[in-house]
Amino acid sequence: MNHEEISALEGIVEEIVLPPDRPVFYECDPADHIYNVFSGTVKIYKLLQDGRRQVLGFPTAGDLMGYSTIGEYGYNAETLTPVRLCRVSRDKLRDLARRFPALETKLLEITVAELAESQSQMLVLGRKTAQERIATFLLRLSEKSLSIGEAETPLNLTMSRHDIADYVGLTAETVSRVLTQFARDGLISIPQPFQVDLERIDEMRRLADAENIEII
Amino acid sequence: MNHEEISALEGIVEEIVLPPDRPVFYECDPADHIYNVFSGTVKIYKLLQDGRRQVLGFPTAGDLMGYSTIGEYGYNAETLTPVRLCRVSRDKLRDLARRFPALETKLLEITVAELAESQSQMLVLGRKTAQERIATFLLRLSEKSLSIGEAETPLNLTMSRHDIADYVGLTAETVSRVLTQFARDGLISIPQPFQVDLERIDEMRRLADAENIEII
DNA sequence: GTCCGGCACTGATCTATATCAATGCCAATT
DNA sequence: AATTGGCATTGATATAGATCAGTGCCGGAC
Repeated sequence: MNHEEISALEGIVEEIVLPPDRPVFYECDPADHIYNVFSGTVKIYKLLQDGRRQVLGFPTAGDLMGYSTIGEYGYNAETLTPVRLCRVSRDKLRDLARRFPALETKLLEITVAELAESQSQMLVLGRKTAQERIATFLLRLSEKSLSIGEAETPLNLTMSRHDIADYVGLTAETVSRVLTQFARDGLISIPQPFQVDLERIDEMRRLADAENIEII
Repeated sequence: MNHEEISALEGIVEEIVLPPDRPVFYECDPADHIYNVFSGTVKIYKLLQDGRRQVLGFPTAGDLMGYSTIGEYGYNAETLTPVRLCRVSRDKLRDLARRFPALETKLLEITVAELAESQSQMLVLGRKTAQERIATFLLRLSEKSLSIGEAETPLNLTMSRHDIADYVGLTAETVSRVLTQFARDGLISIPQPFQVDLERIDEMRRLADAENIEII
């Protein structure tokens, strides 16, 4: 984005700071804003009537949330840590997109990347074992660290075992058991519940990525 | 889209007709085209090394496939029926988008809808029971029929039990058992393996959608 | 310093769905 | 007409992960 675009954006965005464990928006709210996370971690999730929960992701610095074209947000969003974020009203963003088409190009690129990530997660949820799910999850966190210029290990888990379980389609007990097993096998160490060191990252990759490029 | 845009598009798209059970592209191919399905059904899927398969969707008339910004397609695509589709090279589409920004607006809208659908499917794969998965699947097919102007029932299943299983995260045997059970319960009838009539669609909705709007 | 509540961990048991194993049906081939 | 192969169905059994039931730890409130 060029200078002109950025300052045009600056005129219409609203900055928001939230403490941990606060709702950002609910699934049923009218989806009239788009959110961008500056810092901290958010949890986005869907619910079934009886309380079963599916976490769709943990947006952090640089991620978008709440882009919806069907009137309501498709999920709930809630802070896990202190969070700084900004939001733009959809109407204003639409006007701006008309003046600066590059903005929409960028949005499209981000959305396509998000879609690809969801599709990888569908593979996790539909077909991977508990060990593979946790290994994939830890590696994804590690890649995210790298991508924002931090070290790939140690990992700082900002979410509870229950949240992890609801993200990878297991129970909190199973998540706990698999992590303990990984630690016993020397794949990771867990100095504190929220800190995980990846000790043998290549072995972890082998565990997670039975993923394939089709042999034709 | 206006007339000018359409004719500009017509100049650069390639139309393709394929018989059933043919690859359209592989996950590892360079992603230099974007595909749009005119008619027929395609299956898109990912594989693990040991052959486990996750079907990501069944694109039909009006759906896009193969939009990727990372060099390679993220999944394999294969025809289930005779299929008519068109493709545009990414480079040409990029040029065109520069001349007609509305094109990118439209692409973004479609991609956002696809993302929302993937997220619903994450809920299915992560948290729903076998019955709920099949009910959700049948209802989604029925909605798709409606959206392209066909009746909501009977459903013409263009994919095998195995494909359905790989889409909803079960085995073919379980899919078969659940369908049989639904038929016994009078929820559906199955005059032929590929034809399913929804007999009590509201009951089916009740089964599928334990889905929730958060009670605040 | 004590109490309290939430979270992580662990063990025992249960169960939904996978796996294994037939059987039957239909459509294509000869 | 007989043969074959793939798919759907059904039944019997196995099992990964859920559920149920504690226990212990830590951090915040008072």
